[in-house]
Amino acid sequence: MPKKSKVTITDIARRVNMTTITVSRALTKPELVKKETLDRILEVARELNYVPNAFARNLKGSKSRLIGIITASLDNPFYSEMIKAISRAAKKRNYSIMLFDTDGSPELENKAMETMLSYQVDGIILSVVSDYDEYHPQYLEQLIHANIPVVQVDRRLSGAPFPGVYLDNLASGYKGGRYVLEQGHRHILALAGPEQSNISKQRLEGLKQALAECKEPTRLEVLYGDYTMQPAFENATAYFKQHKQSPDAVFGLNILITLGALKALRKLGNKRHNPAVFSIDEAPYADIFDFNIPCVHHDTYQMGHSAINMLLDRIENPGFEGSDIIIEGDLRASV
Amino acid sequence: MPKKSKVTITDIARRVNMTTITVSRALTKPELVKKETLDRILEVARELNYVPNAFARNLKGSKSRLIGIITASLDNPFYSEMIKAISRAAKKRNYSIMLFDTDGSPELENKAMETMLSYQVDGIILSVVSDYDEYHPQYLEQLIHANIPVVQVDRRLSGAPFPGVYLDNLASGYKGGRYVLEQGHRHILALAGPEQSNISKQRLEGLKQALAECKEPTRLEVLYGDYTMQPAFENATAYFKQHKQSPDAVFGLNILITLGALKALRKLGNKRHNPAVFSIDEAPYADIFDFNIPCVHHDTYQMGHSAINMLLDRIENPGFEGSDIIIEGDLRASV
DNA sequence: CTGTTAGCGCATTCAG
DNA sequence: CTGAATGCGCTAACAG
Repeated sequence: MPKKSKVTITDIARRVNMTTITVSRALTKPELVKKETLDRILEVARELNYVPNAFARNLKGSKSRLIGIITASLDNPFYSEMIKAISRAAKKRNYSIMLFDTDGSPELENKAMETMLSYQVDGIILSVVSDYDEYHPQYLEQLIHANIPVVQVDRRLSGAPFPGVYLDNLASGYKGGRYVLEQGHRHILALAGPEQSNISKQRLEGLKQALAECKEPTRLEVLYGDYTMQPAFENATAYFKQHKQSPDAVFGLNILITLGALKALRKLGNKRHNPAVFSIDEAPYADIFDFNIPCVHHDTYQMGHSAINMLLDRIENPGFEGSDIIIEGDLRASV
Repeated sequence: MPKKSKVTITDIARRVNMTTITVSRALTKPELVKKETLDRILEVARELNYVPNAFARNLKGSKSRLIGIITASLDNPFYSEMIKAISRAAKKRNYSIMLFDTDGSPELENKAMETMLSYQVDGIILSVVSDYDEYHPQYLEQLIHANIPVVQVDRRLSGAPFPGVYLDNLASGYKGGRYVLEQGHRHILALAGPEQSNISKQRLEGLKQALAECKEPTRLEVLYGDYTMQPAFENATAYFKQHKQSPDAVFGLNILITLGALKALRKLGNKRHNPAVFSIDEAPYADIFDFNIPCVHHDTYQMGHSAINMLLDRIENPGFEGSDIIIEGDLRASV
């Protein structure tokens, strides 16, 4: 019959005729307690179903052994793999995770940050809702002031003094552009994220550089959206309905965008010549499906891994500041 | 220049020549404070970058507004969608999430549970590492004793008195079996999870029922693994290397198993007649890829949604016990 | 090896 | 509307 009242070390102490401090020690520094009493205490603790109170414990020291993660989309395979990597490494070093999915909302991001800070997380992995230059979240000052190790991933918060793990977006755009041109495509429809997003800007810039190097005339059209499927789907659908002439290639600036474009193409059916499709970021399980889209692959697991390790190093080694890590993508085109 | 020392309400109180309690009230029950002082307090709080200390706050009351999630695999799309749903609903009702990926390890599950309990989570979504009848995790007694609302998902912990949201595994196996038979397949290779897993048992049982109803002779072979890709891949590879004659159909008992089998088939190449493939659970973005595998689809987002709502209802409404919800799968076969 | 004292930051009494 | 006192559960620091 479960009792409502929580069991505390005081309860245990009473039962074994000792003071709380001895119980406390038995639980956290067993080597400082006589084996006999230790055993009794542990036994009674189990018997009473004692559970230590993390709040009381953490109220003193400032180590919560909590890592906060802020991500804009749990359902983007790009991020979920990263989170897997982070989670693995964190638990290996005995940290627990507070996870916040901001779902693209700056308000939620702000609230998430406040919650994390109030829970005294020991470190933060931050992937911001928006990488616009103009995005200056409220919480930034607090965060800096709190003096907590932060490591950014993928999306760079401009003006933030935290190191991060990022992709080489310019190079990825360029590699993709080169490939598409090599395939003989000249008229390219790029589906991008938000117009002000630096990631999109850089990827487009890379693509443009590749096009500029082409001796033949080329044509680039760009449709902006965000980094999710739905707008990409809508943009692509509208485009193909309006234009009689398809581009030679559709160039998706991230995987969800590409999937949205593919969905549009599928829905419109094979009434028309389908353009080639190229993606930045690889589709999940792409190696398994027969249908392989050529892409620039980014090792997301590795990104997560680098980020969490940098973070843990910063946490456990206050002198260490860390510095940006740039991950290169590699072209993957099925033969 | 970030100061190391945390700002507390005492600091604020000093600055405004008030006592801590007034500051406390200003922060939590603003209507009880004169507007004038309220404003000053809030201003100073911002100025000092005050962050409330969740530990101190929660030490008294027992509401942490924390929800714990235990899942065996963050990278299984089946679960990551569920977590997305949970996260959305939780934040909507102002709960934060502590996430634990046990990666299939009972020890990690145990540790995760202890951490969650010590953080006084208000409720727990539990998807256990193993649904064997014989699995009796250490923490169960503590968990029951702690008297915290728990809702299980997908994997049922036998003997646990918590309600849950589950799939109708028998029916899903049966539906799949029927479909495969209708396609004319008679020799079926089923790739299952662990032999003792009840989910696997039930899905197989459904499949067998379908086969039993078939008038013609049928043949069923079963290879056991776990619910991840790797063993499925290895089993399938070994099988196909050893057997000259392919089965008519490969029947994957969850999506990762199916993907593993597909990978094996791809690697072995088209040196041989490829069997048909059927899956329980749908591949991510299956609607988008050209290559559609017929499957029994389960609405995972909906599962997560049901689970978190049941949990939140239980938390906020102590009388309410909740009861099992069974979700039906539906057959999805491209035309 | 064990106990005493004290305090972490906040919010709940109860008084003014 | 504001304050004083008190305690939540636990663990340093210092005895003994």
